[in-house]
Amino acid sequence: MTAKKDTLGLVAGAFRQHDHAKCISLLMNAARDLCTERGLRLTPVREKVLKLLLKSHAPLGAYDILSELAASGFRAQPPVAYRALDFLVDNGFAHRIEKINAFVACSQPRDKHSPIFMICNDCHQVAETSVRSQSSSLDRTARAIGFDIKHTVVEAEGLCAECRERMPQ
Amino acid sequence: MTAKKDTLGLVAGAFRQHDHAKCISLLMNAARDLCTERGLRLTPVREKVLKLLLKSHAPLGAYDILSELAASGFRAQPPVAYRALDFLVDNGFAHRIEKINAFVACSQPRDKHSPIFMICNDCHQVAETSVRSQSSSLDRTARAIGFDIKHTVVEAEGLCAECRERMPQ
DNA sequence: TCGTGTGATGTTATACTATAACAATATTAA
DNA sequence: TTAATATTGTTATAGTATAACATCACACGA
Repeated sequence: MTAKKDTLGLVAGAFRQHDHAKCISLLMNAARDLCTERGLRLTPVREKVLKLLLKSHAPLGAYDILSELAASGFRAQPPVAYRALDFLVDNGFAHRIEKINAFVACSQPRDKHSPIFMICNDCHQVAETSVRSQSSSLDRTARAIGFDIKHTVVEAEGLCAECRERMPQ
Repeated sequence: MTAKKDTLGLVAGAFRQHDHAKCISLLMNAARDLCTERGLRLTPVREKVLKLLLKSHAPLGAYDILSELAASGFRAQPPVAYRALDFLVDNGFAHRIEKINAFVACSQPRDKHSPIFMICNDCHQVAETSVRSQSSSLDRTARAIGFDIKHTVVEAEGLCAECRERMPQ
């Protein structure tokens, strides 16, 4: 049984190849540990949703998740998906990508960070990177006008290296 | 007739006081000039929507705009608002704020720039600033992984200086 | 162990956001 | 004038998200 190689980096991979099966189980375990440590309950539906996000090569919409839940015998009214997603996002196991109304598993659930997403318009995959302290323009601007930042959204749309190379000219 | 002073900076003001009436007419004229220069048509409904955005102290949702259009005798089916907004956004007269599904007039329609928004969760106003070249983490990250950026979304939620000062403790 | 309070889930209904598709009209350029 | 193109009119529907309230499960102190 050879380790499955993805052409497609996603959650942790920033469009790079990696062993996705391993990456899934690592992050799944990390989530379980973190929940224990913090007294959070990784209930069946929450665990299932996290698993779906981890398995996916691209961000999933709430209704994508909803239909996968239904297919696995979970209740499938919208609040079921949204509640699980809220839990995962609130506790740092997943992120919402505003530009495309979709969700991805977080690649570094243990660390507080401000995620940055690169969204490929061709293969629809998303790479997550992050900065720990907002070094960026955002932070400088905020200081300049006395704005107190609670949460940041930093996303870029474009073409990943692979897709760019595949392009006609 | 004294010039009306806003407590509330918006479009160009980044939460600062400014002469909003003057700021509206300046930006309205800039838009007209730019359209002439570039062979774009600032049709009545497009002009009206831009005026609504400029007048507002906070971002407007598409359906806010739609009802204001209706109140002014324009047709009021959703595509009417969305088309006008698409025109304004595509041509740099307005921006979409992803985090709140809303639109603001651009404060620098003449310059190509990557806007940065600070969204106050208390007064719901938004300040726009910008960087001309993405100095930021985004740009560095993109280079590092060979990602070709077409468009960026950089937004921060939090409290503006005024609202913070007004807070209980 | 028995409440009891809190958090989680079940369910219905509805609100909000956005676009497809095609018809009709206006404008521009040949 | 005509043809091509851009804009507007209109209907219908798709897609995203939450309010509200009922029920259930679990944790913890009495």
